[in-house]
Amino acid sequence: MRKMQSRNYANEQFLFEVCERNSAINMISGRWKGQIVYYIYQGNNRFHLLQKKLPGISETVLARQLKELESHAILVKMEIPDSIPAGIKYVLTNKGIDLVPILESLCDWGKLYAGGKEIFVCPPIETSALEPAQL
Amino acid sequence: MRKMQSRNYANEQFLFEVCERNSAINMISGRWKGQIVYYIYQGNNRFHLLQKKLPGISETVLARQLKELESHAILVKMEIPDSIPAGIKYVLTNKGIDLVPILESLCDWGKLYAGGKEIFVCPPIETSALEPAQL
DNA sequence: GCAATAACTAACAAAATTGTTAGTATTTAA
DNA sequence: TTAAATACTAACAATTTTGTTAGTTATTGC
Repeated sequence: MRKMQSRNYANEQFLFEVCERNSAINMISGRWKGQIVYYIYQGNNRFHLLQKKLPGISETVLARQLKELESHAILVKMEIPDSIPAGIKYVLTNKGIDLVPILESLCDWGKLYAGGKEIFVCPPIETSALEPAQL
Repeated sequence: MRKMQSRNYANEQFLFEVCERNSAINMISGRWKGQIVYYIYQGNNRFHLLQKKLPGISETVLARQLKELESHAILVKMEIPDSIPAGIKYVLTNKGIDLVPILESLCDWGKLYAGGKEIFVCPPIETSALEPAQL
């Protein structure tokens, strides 16, 4: 249970108020969340399919992550009508689908620098290199 | 200290191997990290400037977050030469600067849906709505 | 009727993250 | 010389997140 009287909670709320970026990061930063969103996007939209894709996850943990994603309206739980056995599927909302390209750009960014791209500090512009006429 | 023999650690490693997206999310998901990167980007590049911007953070916590960002090569710590008092500044690397537009798109995404944009599930295409000729 | 599958939940324990307290070293300004 | 500012660290405590154990309900296949 979240403790509302803690400094931890107050700091979180402060950041949420400073910028939506902080709540957005919060929504995607659970252990399995990015991967779950991506797998559902790919069509692995049932509980047992996600379990197959994520061998280390337990049922409890998967259910919890899904519930949190649902609480942020990134996905919804839907009953599959007339299915035998009557099942449940997880479907991304427009909000969830809009997240996918952002997750992809995070992926590209990670790959680029993990793949050996040189990391450096951008050197400051030498003012002496500028034409006097431009100043 | 990280416990290497835990299921928690094994699951994290598994996700890091599945996709760089998961390590990327991990790099930005500390409590203050996104905001710190953004403030440094804006020129608040000294320890005490960041403290001023983040009233709830303690020195210990700020130092820790900065060290973690440094360990992921998102920023570097630099001595300011010939400065009185001799100070230290934090500078984004090219990796850190490349992160900024991604953080901005997360921000936009958060704002859009926090701002009241309707959230829905994309309805499946009705096949009966298609012209027979198109099939 | 019995085991297997699908989709869960509650209560608890382990581990990780975040925050607190008390200290360090250096420089500057009064 | 004393206090204030800058930039930290180590050890510990509080809180949160993640994982475990042991259940539930409903249906299918044998």
